[in-house]
Amino acid sequence: MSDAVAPAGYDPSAYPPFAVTSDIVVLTIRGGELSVLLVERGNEPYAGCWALPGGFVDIDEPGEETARRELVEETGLEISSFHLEQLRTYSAPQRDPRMRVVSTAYLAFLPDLPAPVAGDDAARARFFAVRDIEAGEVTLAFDHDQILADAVERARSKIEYTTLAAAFVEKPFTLGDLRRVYECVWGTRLHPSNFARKVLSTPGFVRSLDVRGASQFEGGRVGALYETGDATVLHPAILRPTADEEDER
Amino acid sequence: MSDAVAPAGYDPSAYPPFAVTSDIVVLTIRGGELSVLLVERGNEPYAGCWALPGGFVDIDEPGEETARRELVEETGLEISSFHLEQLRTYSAPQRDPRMRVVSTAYLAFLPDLPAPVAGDDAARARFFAVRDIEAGEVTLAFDHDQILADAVERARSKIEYTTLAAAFVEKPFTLGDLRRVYECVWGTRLHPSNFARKVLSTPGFVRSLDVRGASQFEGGRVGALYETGDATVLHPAILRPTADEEDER
DNA sequence: GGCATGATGCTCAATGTGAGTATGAAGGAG
DNA sequence: CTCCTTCATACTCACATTGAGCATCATGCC
Repeated sequence: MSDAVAPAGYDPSAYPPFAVTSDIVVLTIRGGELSVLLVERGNEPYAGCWALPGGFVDIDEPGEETARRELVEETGLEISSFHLEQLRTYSAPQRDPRMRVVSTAYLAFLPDLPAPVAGDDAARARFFAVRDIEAGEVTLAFDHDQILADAVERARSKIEYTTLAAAFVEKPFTLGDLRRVYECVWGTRLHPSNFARKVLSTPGFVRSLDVRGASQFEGGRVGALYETGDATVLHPAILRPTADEEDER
Repeated sequence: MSDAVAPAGYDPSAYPPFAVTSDIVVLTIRGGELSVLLVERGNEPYAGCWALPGGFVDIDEPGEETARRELVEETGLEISSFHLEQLRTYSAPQRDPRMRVVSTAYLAFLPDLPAPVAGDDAARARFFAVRDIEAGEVTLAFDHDQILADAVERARSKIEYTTLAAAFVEKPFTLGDLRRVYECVWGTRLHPSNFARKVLSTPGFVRSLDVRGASQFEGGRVGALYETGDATVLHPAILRPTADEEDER
């Protein structure tokens, strides 16, 4: 941004050849597991490997728009609107063996999509459980393991102090559905009663629909239905249980 | 990052001409005011305007290193080590009238520097009170007003749940010094006793030097001296007073 | 009709926080 | 030298929030 020693006047071809890309980390809850959308690479390098969806930023296109566009192009997903935020930018000189690629990663939260994810550009696209990737069962192309780790940490942290957990569930949801989001993202169990008390005492977190209906989940008594409220931040936050013991379902 | 429709094979000059830069937001506390380091631009556009230090990323240089290098080059500051973190990336197509510039902003926290800031590349460099810039008394070049606003919000938020406030004070400091950091960054007053109770009850926030000594501030009884501890996160956080009334000193 | 599962309500104790009050220690003004 | 201002620091109390346990109710399944 400074005017100090520009590499070379205004001749574009004389600038260092940077490629600028956007990658997108799409997180959702599928089958009780925090999951991420990956595409299979068709070309070298890392051909056949799984990677985050992404692509080159057009010269007159905002990076965020690139992320939205690539998500549709590579996966066929057509979602009207969803939460998308910038995660961070990865620019280590050797992160792509071909050339210097500066990539800005974006993070999206989606409710579970019944729509089958169909590849378009990319060979294949599907959701993977984050747990399996963290366990090393799948290794991602480039530095995408790191990007995913940063994204998951951002998600785990962000649902603490914002109402973004609601972005993982579809409109009519029960408090149990919402609680399961926290449990899946954090990998812990929460006390149902205390959770409900907390959510309901936070103005604007959820709005009651004054109806009872089937949960998005299985068995048990059906709970009251809610929709997302106006609030965006939680004050005070819902803190993750301190990592003493974290047992799973 | 995807291999989908690369603009053009591997011929660098055929890629869209992106410029990649790093900008750095250096925050410190000077004279009881949260302050930011700015440099005066010598060239068009925005010649004569104040802007954040920054410059072009070398083709084989990590963006964070660019930030450190430019800070030294443009201001003559020679600091051994300081906290530096990535803020976010700004890539709106028209943010620089000359060409498409993608800029990653970094955020640095420094203690008050007695060293006079001497320009090198840039015409001049000096600290400005953030309060004055927020009040509109100074308008920055490009989208640097937005970058600064994001940086200040990040700082205000980050000292809530990390021990980073200690990065604003030099090694032997009193609890009053540390409290003043919070007060300057948040623009509020804190209850001295409650603040001390909180800091001392957080394991690893500060370590007592078992000495009493002059505060880095003026008058009053001298307090006990402390140094930074090992902890990096605060659990639970120190929450900003809810913005009911915020009166200043 | 039993039973498992989950929703909801209620209570209690522990913890953390905001606020007020009191006292000690240092420097400056008169 | 003494009053006065400015902090540092200690103590107390009320109150809000939270974690945990228990009790009850509603559903679907055998």
